[in-house]
Amino acid sequence: MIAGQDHHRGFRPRSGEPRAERACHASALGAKPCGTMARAETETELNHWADVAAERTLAAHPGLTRITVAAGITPSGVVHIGNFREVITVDLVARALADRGVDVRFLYSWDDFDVFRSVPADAPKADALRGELGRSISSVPDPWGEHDSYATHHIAAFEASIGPLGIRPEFIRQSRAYRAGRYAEGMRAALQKADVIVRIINTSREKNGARSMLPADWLPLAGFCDACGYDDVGFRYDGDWTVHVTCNRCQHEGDTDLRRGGNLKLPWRVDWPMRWGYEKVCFEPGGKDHSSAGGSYDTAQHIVREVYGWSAPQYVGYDFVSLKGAGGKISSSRGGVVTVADCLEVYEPAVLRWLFAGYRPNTEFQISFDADAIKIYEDYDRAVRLAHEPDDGTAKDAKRRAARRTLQLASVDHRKIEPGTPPPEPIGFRHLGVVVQIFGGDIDRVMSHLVERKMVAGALAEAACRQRAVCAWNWITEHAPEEFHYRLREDPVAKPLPPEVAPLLARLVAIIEDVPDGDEDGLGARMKTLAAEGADLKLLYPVVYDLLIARDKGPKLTSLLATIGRTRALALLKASLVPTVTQA
RNA sequence: GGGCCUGUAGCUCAGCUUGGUAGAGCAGCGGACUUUUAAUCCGCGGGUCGCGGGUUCGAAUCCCGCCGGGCUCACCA
Repeated sequence: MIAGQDHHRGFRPRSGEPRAERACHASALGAKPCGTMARAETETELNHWADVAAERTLAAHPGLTRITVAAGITPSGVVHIGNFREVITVDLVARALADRGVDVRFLYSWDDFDVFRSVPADAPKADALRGELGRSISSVPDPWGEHDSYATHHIAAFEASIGPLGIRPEFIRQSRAYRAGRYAEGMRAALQKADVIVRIINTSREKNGARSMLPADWLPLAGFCDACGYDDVGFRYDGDWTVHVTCNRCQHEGDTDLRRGGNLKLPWRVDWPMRWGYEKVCFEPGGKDHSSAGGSYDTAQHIVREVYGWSAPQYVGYDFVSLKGAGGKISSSRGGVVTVADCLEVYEPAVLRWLFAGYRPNTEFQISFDADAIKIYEDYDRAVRLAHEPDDGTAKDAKRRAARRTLQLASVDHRKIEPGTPPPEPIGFRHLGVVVQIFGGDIDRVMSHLVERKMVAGALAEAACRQRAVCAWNWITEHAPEEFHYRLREDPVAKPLPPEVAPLLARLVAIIEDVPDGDEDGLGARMKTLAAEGADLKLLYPVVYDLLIARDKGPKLTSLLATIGRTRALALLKASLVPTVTQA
């Protein structure tokens, strides 16, 4: 859930039991029969922060055969990459738990019974939306006209975007659960123990020097009018299953039987612990904005114990993800947010996962779409290479193991890299960015070009390369700084050539005609000969680049020529040669 | 005002739980190879670990204080 926090010292309910029980769990893995070996391996290989959280969760629930982990977000606006940290954090811990032989249930609660409180800057039909303020986001019409509600619009977009990342939680929509009466018992418990809840919250407020207290007759209820749908309602509770609701807006009155469900819910601070108890949640992370004393996690952990007889879940706190350049917290109400789908345009799913898996959750980091994209891909490729190296008993083994574990958690299919196996040889993002431009973004041609030259082999590698090529093209067209842009001239231009350059260009043309199409090495050898004969290629290069790509510099010439092919290259180069056609 | 997180090389971060002479990648510089935005490989430089105290034989690590940055404390989720 979006709240909760840990920050490792603050709220941890009971610390002090770890050792014995951790050992117990590690060796109770079952799958690994040989005692000490299994443990040693566990401790060195399952060493990611998600593993630590998993161990802690197991230690807190000894004997439980099924562990429930949960995430939750309010779709009150575009669900962005910052919200994604919640989900990926749970996903990673879920995997770490599954690796320990536990049956894991991954719940994802959409808090779509929330009140529509502000109109996002980027929403269409703002005027109409303003009139909906105060209703449930699950009741507000979709201003984009695509879904049955405002909430569903954002939910659908996000659910679709995490599919490619291999994240498949069990989604729950709070609006439906409440309306169906599923939480009736939990609501009644909260209402009957309203005094306990008031005490907990007020005690917390006192401790924090709050300026106001909940009144003694406060009811832990929120909801919407059955007639008009707005949240300006009052409640009267009969002590059992019935709540009398009065609307201050349309004057509608009526009784709601909690068992039948309806438009009533618990306020956030109570809703959260109620669901912990209802779903038996063992782990749920929280954003740093909910970490403080007196915050919702703080009171929720008391409420869940005293009202619902369950203990607060284990958690890790995560910091914000910000957009490089934009600075600060990503806010869905400000518009211009970055979504998971946006990120997947530029980053392969595994790379995106790797980014989140690599940072400790409690550190803030920036997601970037500028030249950093190249660095990130290069770092990723390097990590993959490192992970494939066999261990050799040196200190570097620790890094190899860490890389393997992080990459396994980052992979979409949870594939483990076996040390000593040959690493894949992906084409670098930077290079791909050049290639893809040479073909004007025609990915099919990029692929056949690469396959013909045996730079990519095998169906898997091809699929991976194609995906990366698409990302590279998206990056080039949408984000890359100007210096990365290359564009092959469509039509040849005839440029006046300095007298000393013309013969050189003629020689180059001759070489191209002579060497088999696409034979980069052959070209290279002939160029070398040319230089050895005393030709000053430094004079030639700028001219050639200009004729080809309208710049004075460019990718390594032999690669460029080999890539664009003889026909196109000759057409572009010969145009300037006409007056001085010498011998080839 | 209370609480939590955070401040380590130019940049991004690891190390802090279980004190023992400061780490990685990138960038920079040098070299090899290669005829040039490049790739790969080798090497180098670079940090008073925010500041000040304390504990200790020894502190980036533990404790206290201060400064800077972030978040939070609302019948909001």
